[in-house]
Amino acid sequence: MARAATTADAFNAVAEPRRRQILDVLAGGERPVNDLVRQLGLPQPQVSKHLRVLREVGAVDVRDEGRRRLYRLNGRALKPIHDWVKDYERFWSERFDELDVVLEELKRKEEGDGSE
Amino acid sequence: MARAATTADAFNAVAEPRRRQILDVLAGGERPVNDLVRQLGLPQPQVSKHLRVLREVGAVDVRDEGRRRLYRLNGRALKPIHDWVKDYERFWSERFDELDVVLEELKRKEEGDGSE
DNA sequence: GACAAATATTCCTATATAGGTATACAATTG
DNA sequence: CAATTGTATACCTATATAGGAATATTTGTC
Repeated sequence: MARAATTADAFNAVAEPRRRQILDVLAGGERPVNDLVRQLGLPQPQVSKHLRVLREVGAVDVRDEGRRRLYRLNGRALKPIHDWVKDYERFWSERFDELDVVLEELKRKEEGDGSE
Repeated sequence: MARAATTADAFNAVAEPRRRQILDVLAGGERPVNDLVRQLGLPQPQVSKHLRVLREVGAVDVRDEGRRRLYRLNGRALKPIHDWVKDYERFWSERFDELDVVLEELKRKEEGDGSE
Protein backbone atom coordinates (compact mmCIF):
# COMPACT_ATOMS: atom_id res chain seq x y z
CA MET A 1 0.00 0.00 0.00
CA ALA A 2 1.32 3.36 -0.96
CA ARG A 3 1.80 6.29 1.28
CA ALA A 4 -0.75 9.02 1.05
CA ALA A 5 -0.07 11.17 -1.97
CA THR A 6 2.04 14.26 -1.44
CA THR A 7 -0.98 16.13 -2.69
CA ALA A 8 -3.27 14.53 -0.12
CA ASP A 9 -2.90 17.32 2.38
CA ALA A 10 -0.54 19.98 3.62
CA PHE A 11 1.17 17.62 6.03
CA ASN A 12 2.26 15.37 3.22
CA ALA A 13 3.21 18.23 0.95
CA VAL A 14 5.56 19.91 3.38
CA ALA A 15 7.17 16.68 4.56
CA GLU A 16 9.55 17.22 1.65
CA PRO A 17 12.10 19.83 2.75
CA ARG A 18 12.51 21.45 -0.62
CA ARG A 19 8.89 22.28 -0.68
CA ARG A 20 9.25 23.89 2.71
CA GLN A 21 12.11 25.91 1.32
CA ILE A 22 9.95 27.06 -1.57
CA LEU A 23 7.28 28.19 0.85
CA ASP A 24 9.87 29.99 2.92
CA VAL A 25 10.98 31.97 -0.10
CA LEU A 26 7.42 32.75 -1.12
CA ALA A 27 6.71 33.94 2.39
CA GLY A 28 8.81 36.92 1.37
CA GLY A 29 6.47 37.74 -1.48
CA GLU A 30 5.22 36.66 -4.85
CA ARG A 31 7.88 35.28 -7.16
CA PRO A 32 8.32 33.93 -10.68
CA VAL A 33 9.56 30.38 -11.03
CA ASN A 34 12.92 31.62 -12.26
CA ASP A 35 13.55 33.42 -9.01
CA LEU A 36 12.92 30.28 -7.06
CA VAL A 37 15.19 28.33 -9.38
CA ARG A 38 18.01 30.78 -8.86
CA GLN A 39 17.48 31.33 -5.19
CA LEU A 40 17.22 27.67 -4.30
CA GLY A 41 19.78 26.49 -6.82
CA LEU A 42 17.50 23.75 -8.04
CA PRO A 43 16.85 22.71 -11.63
CA GLN A 44 13.81 24.34 -13.14
CA PRO A 45 11.84 21.12 -13.78
CA GLN A 46 12.24 20.19 -10.16
CA VAL A 47 10.94 23.49 -8.99
CA SER A 48 7.95 23.23 -11.29
CA LYS A 49 7.18 19.78 -9.99
CA HIS A 50 7.29 20.87 -6.40
CA LEU A 51 5.19 23.92 -7.18
CA ARG A 52 2.57 21.71 -8.69
CA VAL A 53 2.28 19.73 -5.48
CA LEU A 54 2.04 22.90 -3.43
CA ARG A 55 -0.57 24.27 -5.78
CA GLU A 56 -2.67 21.15 -5.45
CA VAL A 57 -2.78 21.33 -1.68
CA GLY A 58 -3.61 24.98 -1.97
CA ALA A 59 -0.45 26.25 -0.35
CA VAL A 60 0.44 28.43 -3.32
CA ASP A 61 -1.54 30.31 -5.92
CA VAL A 62 -0.35 31.21 -9.39
CA ARG A 63 -1.04 33.86 -11.97
CA ASP A 64 0.27 34.26 -15.50
CA GLU A 65 2.20 37.29 -16.53
CA GLY A 66 3.15 36.70 -20.15
CA ARG A 67 5.52 33.80 -20.28
CA ARG A 68 6.20 34.14 -16.58
CA ARG A 69 4.24 32.45 -13.88
CA LEU A 70 4.15 34.20 -10.58
CA TYR A 71 3.58 32.15 -7.47
CA ARG A 72 2.44 33.46 -4.15
CA LEU A 73 1.97 31.82 -0.79
CA ASN A 74 -1.40 30.92 0.59
CA GLY A 75 -0.37 30.56 4.20
CA ARG A 76 -3.83 29.59 5.34
CA ALA A 77 -3.30 26.18 3.85
CA LEU A 78 -0.71 25.58 6.56
CA LYS A 79 -3.08 26.35 9.36
CA PRO A 80 -4.09 22.71 9.93
CA ILE A 81 -0.46 21.93 10.65
CA HIS A 82 -0.16 24.77 13.08
CA ASP A 83 -3.46 23.90 14.69
CA TRP A 84 -2.30 20.37 15.24
CA VAL A 85 1.17 21.04 16.52
CA LYS A 86 0.39 24.05 18.66
CA ASP A 87 -1.22 21.86 21.29
CA TYR A 88 2.14 20.20 21.76
CA GLU A 89 3.86 23.42 22.66
CA ARG A 90 3.23 22.78 26.33
CA PHE A 91 5.43 19.72 26.10
CA TRP A 92 8.53 21.74 25.58
CA SER A 93 7.47 24.87 27.38
CA GLU A 94 6.67 22.96 30.56
CA ARG A 95 9.91 21.17 30.18
CA PHE A 96 11.66 24.48 30.48
CA ASP A 97 9.64 25.19 33.57
CA GLU A 98 10.68 21.91 35.13
CA LEU A 99 14.27 22.54 34.18
CA ASP A 100 14.15 25.88 35.92
CA VAL A 101 12.91 24.21 39.07
CA VAL A 102 15.63 21.58 38.92
CA LEU A 103 18.30 24.18 38.30
CA GLU A 104 16.97 26.21 41.20
CA GLU A 105 17.21 23.21 43.48
CA LEU A 106 20.71 22.45 42.30
CA LYS A 107 21.63 26.02 42.94
CA ARG A 108 20.32 25.80 46.49
CA LYS A 109 22.23 22.60 47.04
CA GLU A 110 25.40 24.21 45.81
CA GLU A 111 24.87 27.11 48.13
CA GLY A 112 24.13 24.64 50.89
CA ASP A 113 27.36 22.78 50.09
CA GLY A 114 29.26 26.01 49.74
CA SER A 115 30.78 25.34 53.14
CA GLU A 116 32.80 22.37 51.86
CA MET B 1 13.83 8.09 -6.37
CA ALA B 2 11.99 7.37 -3.21
CA ARG B 3 10.44 9.84 -0.94
CA ALA B 4 12.33 10.53 2.25
CA ALA B 5 11.78 7.75 4.74
CA THR B 6 9.01 8.21 7.22
CA THR B 7 11.73 7.92 9.82
CA ALA B 8 13.79 10.69 8.24
CA ASP B 9 12.36 13.39 10.44
CA ALA B 10 9.29 14.42 12.35
CA PHE B 11 7.71 16.08 9.33
CA ASN B 12 7.68 12.81 7.45
CA ALA B 13 6.58 10.79 10.43
CA VAL B 14 3.50 12.84 11.21
CA ALA B 15 2.44 13.21 7.58
CA GLU B 16 0.57 9.95 8.15
CA PRO B 17 -2.64 10.82 10.04
CA ARG B 18 -2.74 7.66 12.11
CA ARG B 19 0.57 8.51 13.58
CA ARG B 20 -0.76 11.91 14.49
CA GLN B 21 -3.68 10.21 16.17
CA ILE B 22 -1.31 8.05 18.16
CA LEU B 23 0.55 11.12 19.34
CA ASP B 24 -2.73 12.78 20.24
CA VAL B 25 -3.65 9.86 22.47
CA LEU B 26 -0.21 9.76 24.08
CA ALA B 27 -0.44 13.47 24.75
CA GLY B 28 -2.92 12.40 27.42
CA GLY B 29 -0.32 10.28 29.12
CA GLU B 30 1.75 7.13 28.92
CA ARG B 31 -0.08 4.14 27.48
CA PRO B 32 0.46 0.47 26.71
CA VAL B 33 0.11 -0.59 23.10
CA ASN B 34 -3.13 -2.35 23.89
CA ASP B 35 -4.74 0.88 24.96
CA LEU B 36 -3.83 2.51 21.69
CA VAL B 37 -5.15 -0.49 19.79
CA ARG B 38 -8.48 -0.29 21.53
CA GLN B 39 -8.78 3.46 21.53
CA LEU B 40 -7.91 3.89 17.87
CA GLY B 41 -9.66 0.76 16.69
CA LEU B 42 -6.63 -0.29 14.69
CA PRO B 43 -5.10 -3.76 14.43
CA GLN B 44 -2.25 -4.33 16.83
CA PRO B 45 0.48 -4.96 14.20
CA GLN B 46 -0.40 -1.66 12.58
CA VAL B 47 -0.11 0.20 15.81
CA SER B 48 3.25 -1.39 16.50
CA LYS B 49 4.50 -0.41 13.08
CA HIS B 50 3.49 3.18 13.51
CA LEU B 51 4.98 3.27 16.96
CA ARG B 52 8.26 2.09 15.59
CA VAL B 53 8.35 5.00 13.17
CA LEU B 54 7.50 7.44 15.92
CA ARG B 55 10.15 5.91 18.12
CA GLU B 56 12.79 6.30 15.46
CA VAL B 57 12.14 9.98 14.99
CA GLY B 58 12.20 10.36 18.75
CA ALA B 59 8.59 11.40 19.08
CA VAL B 60 7.84 8.62 21.55
CA ASP B 61 9.80 6.78 24.20
CA VAL B 62 9.12 3.27 25.43
CA ARG B 63 9.69 1.29 28.58
CA ASP B 64 9.02 -2.36 29.32
CA GLU B 65 6.72 -3.41 32.08
CA GLY B 66 6.65 -7.18 31.95
CA ARG B 67 5.08 -8.19 28.73
CA ARG B 68 3.60 -4.76 28.29
CA ARG B 69 5.31 -1.91 26.56
CA LEU B 70 4.40 1.52 27.71
CA TYR B 71 4.80 4.38 25.29
CA ARG B 72 4.98 8.03 26.18
CA LEU B 73 5.14 11.17 24.12
CA ASN B 74 8.31 13.11 23.63
CA GLY B 75 6.72 16.33 22.45
CA ARG B 76 10.05 18.06 21.95
CA ALA B 77 10.54 16.06 18.83
CA LEU B 78 7.69 18.02 17.29
CA LYS B 79 9.28 21.36 17.99
CA PRO B 80 10.92 21.64 14.56
CA ILE B 81 7.48 21.45 13.01
CA HIS B 82 6.15 24.11 15.29
CA ASP B 83 9.19 26.28 14.76
CA TRP B 84 8.73 26.08 11.04
CA VAL B 85 5.00 26.65 10.84
CA LYS B 86 4.74 29.29 13.52
CA ASP B 87 6.25 31.89 11.23
CA TYR B 88 3.31 31.40 8.93
CA GLU B 89 0.83 32.32 11.57
CA ARG B 90 0.90 35.91 10.43
CA PHE B 91 -0.55 34.82 7.12
CA TRP B 92 -3.82 33.93 8.65
CA SER B 93 -3.74 36.20 11.68
CA GLU B 94 -3.40 39.28 9.50
CA ARG B 95 -6.31 38.02 7.55
CA PHE B 96 -8.31 38.03 10.73
CA ASP B 97 -7.06 41.54 11.45
CA GLU B 98 -8.30 42.71 8.10
CA LEU B 99 -11.58 41.00 8.70
CA ASP B 100 -11.93 42.75 12.03
CA VAL B 101 -11.39 46.08 10.33
CA VAL B 102 -14.03 45.28 7.73
CA LEU B 103 -16.46 44.10 10.35
CA GLU B 104 -15.82 47.23 12.35
CA GLU B 105 -16.58 49.39 9.35
CA LEU B 106 -19.73 47.44 8.63
CA LYS B 107 -20.77 47.90 12.23
CA ARG B 108 -20.25 51.61 11.99
CA LYS B 109 -22.29 51.69 8.82
CA GLU B 110 -25.09 49.82 10.48
CA GLU B 111 -25.01 52.17 13.40
CA GLY B 112 -24.99 55.05 10.97
CA ASP B 113 -28.02 53.51 9.23
CA GLY B 114 -29.66 52.82 12.57
CA SER B 115 -31.83 55.86 12.03
CA GLU B 116 -33.69 54.25 9.16
C1' DG C 1 9.94 35.57 -38.63
C1' DA C 2 13.92 33.52 -36.19
C1' DC C 3 15.60 32.84 -31.97
C1' DA C 4 15.53 32.91 -27.04
C1' DA C 5 13.37 32.69 -22.62
C1' DA C 6 10.18 30.72 -19.26
C1' DT C 7 7.84 27.00 -17.73
C1' DA C 8 4.99 22.83 -17.54
C1' DT C 9 5.02 18.18 -18.46
C1' DT C 10 6.35 13.42 -20.04
C1' DC C 11 8.98 9.31 -19.51
C1' DC C 12 11.79 6.53 -16.61
C1' DT C 13 13.63 4.41 -12.41
C1' DA C 14 14.89 2.85 -7.86
C1' DT C 15 13.00 3.25 -3.58
C1' DA C 16 10.02 3.21 0.53
C1' DT C 17 5.64 2.12 2.61
C1' DA C 18 0.72 1.10 4.86
C1' DG C 19 -1.92 -2.52 5.53
C1' DG C 20 -2.83 -7.43 5.58
C1' DT C 21 -1.49 -11.87 7.27
C1' DA C 22 1.14 -14.82 9.84
C1' DT C 23 4.52 -15.71 13.16
C1' DA C 24 7.94 -15.41 16.94
C1' DC C 25 8.99 -14.39 21.50
C1' DA C 26 8.45 -13.01 26.19
C1' DA C 27 5.67 -12.43 30.26
C1' DT C 28 1.63 -13.63 32.93
C1' DT C 29 -1.97 -16.53 34.70
C1' DG C 30 -4.21 -20.51 36.63
C1' DC D 1 3.71 -26.45 33.09
C1' DA D 2 0.18 -25.33 29.58
C1' DA D 3 -2.44 -21.86 27.95
C1' DT D 4 -3.12 -17.15 27.31
C1' DT D 5 -1.81 -12.49 26.71
C1' DG D 6 0.84 -8.65 24.74
C1' DT D 7 3.64 -7.12 21.33
C1' DA D 8 7.29 -6.85 17.78
C1' DT D 9 8.41 -8.27 13.38
C1' DA D 10 8.75 -10.87 8.86
C1' DC D 11 6.82 -11.44 4.37
C1' DC D 12 4.15 -9.65 0.64
C1' DT D 13 2.07 -6.28 -2.51
C1' DA D 14 0.37 -2.35 -5.04
C1' DT D 15 1.29 2.27 -5.06
C1' DA D 16 3.40 6.89 -5.27
C1' DT D 17 7.44 9.74 -5.87
C1' DA D 18 11.95 12.85 -6.37
C1' DG D 19 15.16 13.58 -9.49
C1' DG D 20 17.16 13.17 -14.10
C1' DA D 21 16.73 13.92 -18.91
C1' DA D 22 14.14 15.31 -22.59
C1' DT D 23 10.48 17.69 -24.69
C1' DA D 24 6.46 20.69 -25.78
C1' DT D 25 4.28 25.05 -25.64
C1' DT D 26 3.77 29.83 -25.08
C1' DT D 27 5.49 34.41 -24.83
C1' DG D 28 8.99 37.97 -25.61
C1' DT D 29 12.77 40.19 -28.17
C1' DC D 30 15.15 41.87 -32.10
